[in-house]
Amino acid sequence: MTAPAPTRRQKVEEREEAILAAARQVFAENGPEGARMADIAKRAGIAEGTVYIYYKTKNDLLRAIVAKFWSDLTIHAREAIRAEDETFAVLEALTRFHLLALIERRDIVELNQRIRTSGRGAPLMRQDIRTYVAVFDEWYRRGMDRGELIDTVPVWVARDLFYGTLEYSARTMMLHATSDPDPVVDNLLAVFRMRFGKAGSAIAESRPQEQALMDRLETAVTRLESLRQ
Amino acid sequence: MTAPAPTRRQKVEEREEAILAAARQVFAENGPEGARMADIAKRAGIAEGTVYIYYKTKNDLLRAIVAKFWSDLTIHAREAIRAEDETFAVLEALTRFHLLALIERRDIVELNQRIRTSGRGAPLMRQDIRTYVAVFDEWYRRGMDRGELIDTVPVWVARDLFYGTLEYSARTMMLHATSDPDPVVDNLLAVFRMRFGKAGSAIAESRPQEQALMDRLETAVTRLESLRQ
DNA sequence: CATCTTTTATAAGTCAAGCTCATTCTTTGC
DNA sequence: GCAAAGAATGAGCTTGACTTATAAAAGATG
Repeated sequence: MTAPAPTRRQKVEEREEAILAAARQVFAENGPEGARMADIAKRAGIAEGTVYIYYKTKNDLLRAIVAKFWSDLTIHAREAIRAEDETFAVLEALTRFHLLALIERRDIVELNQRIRTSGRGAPLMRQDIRTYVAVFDEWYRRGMDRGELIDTVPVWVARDLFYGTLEYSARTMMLHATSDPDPVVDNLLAVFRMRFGKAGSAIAESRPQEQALMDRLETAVTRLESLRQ
Repeated sequence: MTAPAPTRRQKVEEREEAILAAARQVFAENGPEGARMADIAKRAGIAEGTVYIYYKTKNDLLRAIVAKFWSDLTIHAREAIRAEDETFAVLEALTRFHLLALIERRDIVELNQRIRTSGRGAPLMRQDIRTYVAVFDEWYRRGMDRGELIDTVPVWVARDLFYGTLEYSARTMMLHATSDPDPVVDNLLAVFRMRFGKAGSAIAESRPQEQALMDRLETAVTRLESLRQ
């Protein structure tokens, strides 16, 4: 029953995690510019140079923190919506989850925006975030497959409305020191039901004449839109 | 007809403007971290120490650039909507203007997010931005006064949806290298008509698809009408 | 167990960039 | 003209990210 001798690989991974944890604290306390590498090393209980064996630069460390944040968030988001099935119940769960996360983890959300887009070829959207927002995209596609969401608008338009609105709303809520998410959630759900929900299609289908006119109009207006300028 | 001798105050103001202009360039070329104060001074044709007479820190300089950007933008936004009167025509003009500004001035928009929220008591929302978004708030209040927009939702909820959606959409457009703003504009207008408009609300709730098509039609027809001249 | 090799840790040292300050130049008021 | 106040300068100070020469530890070989 002796403690199992930690192998090399295990020790390295423990250290890596210790550095990350220390860095999270120091960054949270002092912000991205105020955080000093010497403090991070001290808090992790190692020499300053050792940090650079694990992370090439301060900015790499920042990226690692943020990447882990998003990947954890992806897992938790999927958990949060697992219990629901109905299209808009899923959306409500996702909305509440995301809004809460933005507010509770505000420090990391702030760090997220400070990652230096170092020079040329820097990706405008990082893989970690791409994976996270895929949760929304999957929801939307499933809704389309079920015939409950319209397929006449690109998914990204709905996605940007969703995440953009929530980010700004979270900031306003913190500004007003409000913790009640209901006004934001209710509004966003109403918007999605009205704008992207297909519920009214049954009515349209029951009136073939109007529907035919609508189809012709849609074709015409699409053509007009493409003539722009 | 000699050039009027510049007074002290004038010279100081000219220098201040010269520093700001040089800083804008250097920041745009190298990003907030890459920009060196020595380069800014050199480009403004002065010694490095002189910069610090005008702006206490590099971060102060950054703040000044961004503040001027927003205050100019406020003026231009008001100009952009001056020609319109109908509630949703005004909104469309504002939407197009804002989206275009985010894309064209992407460098300064990025700087905007890098302003160090130095320590305690840092304002979560700066006065310059507050003044800018007031343009939207005035539009919304006017719409309410006219009885064309609902008054059952706090204005900030609509405002965050507006600016949040546009910021995210602008980023996606740059990512996709798309310059066509119409999908974003049409969608946002449709959302506002359905969700915050008072006239269409009855229709909208029962027949979202038709309403959306009507919105697109209206947008297209309005554009056709304006092409007539 | 002894020796060699490879990996990991250390902390003193380098360097770049933001910022300061003693000094010099310029303008203004009398 | 001349003194006082204001503005400008650039050599240096400071700080903090990063490097590197050296040492310790872990694993391989026999």
